[in-house]
Amino acid sequence: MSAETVTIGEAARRTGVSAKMIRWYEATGLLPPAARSEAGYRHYDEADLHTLRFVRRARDLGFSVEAIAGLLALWRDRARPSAGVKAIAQEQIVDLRRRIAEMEDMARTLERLAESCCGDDRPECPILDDLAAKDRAPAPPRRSPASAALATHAAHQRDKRGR
Amino acid sequence: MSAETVTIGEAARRTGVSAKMIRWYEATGLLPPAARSEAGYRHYDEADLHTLRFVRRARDLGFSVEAIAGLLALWRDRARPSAGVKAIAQEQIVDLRRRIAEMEDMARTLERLAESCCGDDRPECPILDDLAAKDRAPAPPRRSPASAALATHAAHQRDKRGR
DNA sequence: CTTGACCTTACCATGATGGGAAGCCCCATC
DNA sequence: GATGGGGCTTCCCATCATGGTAAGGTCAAG
Repeated sequence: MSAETVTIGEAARRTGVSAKMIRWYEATGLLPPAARSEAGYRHYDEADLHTLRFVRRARDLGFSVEAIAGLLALWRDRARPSAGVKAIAQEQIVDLRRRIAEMEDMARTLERLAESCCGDDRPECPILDDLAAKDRAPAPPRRSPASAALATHAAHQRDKRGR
Repeated sequence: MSAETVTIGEAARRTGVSAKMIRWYEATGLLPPAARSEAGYRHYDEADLHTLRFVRRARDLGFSVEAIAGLLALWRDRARPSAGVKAIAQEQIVDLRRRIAEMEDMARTLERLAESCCGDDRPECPILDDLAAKDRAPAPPRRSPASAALATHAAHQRDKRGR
């Protein structure tokens, strides 16, 4: 029975979640404390691996660890109404769409600027001219830091590594 | 002459860069040390404010501080070839486009899942079913952490605050 | 001369991840 | 049965750009 369990390194290999992150998820309470051998080694059974794959998949979809905690709770509660899950997913979609739109704005502005810059040996450069333009609104007022809106953050982190 | 200079708080108000960040940009070398009054207060003249607005605008376009350092150097070098600036901008565009595409993928997948979830009181939930699916590729190999690709990070940070 | 608004530096937190050190454990090979 | 190498443990540090807070100095208006 316990022959069916694996160490953290093997679990990492099988689920795509690094050993480092598995420990961190446990430390921060996303996952319950793993079973330990007498020597203190963590051991994972098939159900644990299943959970890890669930987490991994959710991360790939850009959910924050906080959101995943909610999804996990719902997953474990077999009687939950599917509406709760759908609501979390839709928040995530809205957040993704909002950030996509912002980045689209940036990209389009930059493309417009880059098009108008000949990009040769001469110093004239509309891109720098734009950046240096004086008639800029000074400080767009920031809205409240709202509790949501942190989802999908991790995806960006991973973006930076994985490219 | 020095009547034309302002303190850091006023500079922050006028440029939209927080006092905190102005100090940080100085500490990390993005900006040269500011002039100081006898009491140690930083003072900024119009040229400094212009530079700060330049930085602000570049941040708004998603450039990383590292990239902005490059842009600033080119901006100060009046004989620079515009090609250098264009290259930086295009790297940024590519990076933005890549990340937009990734988020689009996430959003589309989630939309598809959300559509198939009735979102009522019943427990059946295709979203959770997908997250829990077993036949997932375990570990997509991560590519090298390449030096570029960090641009636009700040924009996400600001995303989280400003909404 | 007091008060309050501003400035200074210094430290801590964020979120999800990786890197590394110091030390223990397990297994296989000699 | 010792030894070596690889895997495991915990703990600390770095990232990137930003905000918060605390302890203390400064300035200007009342």
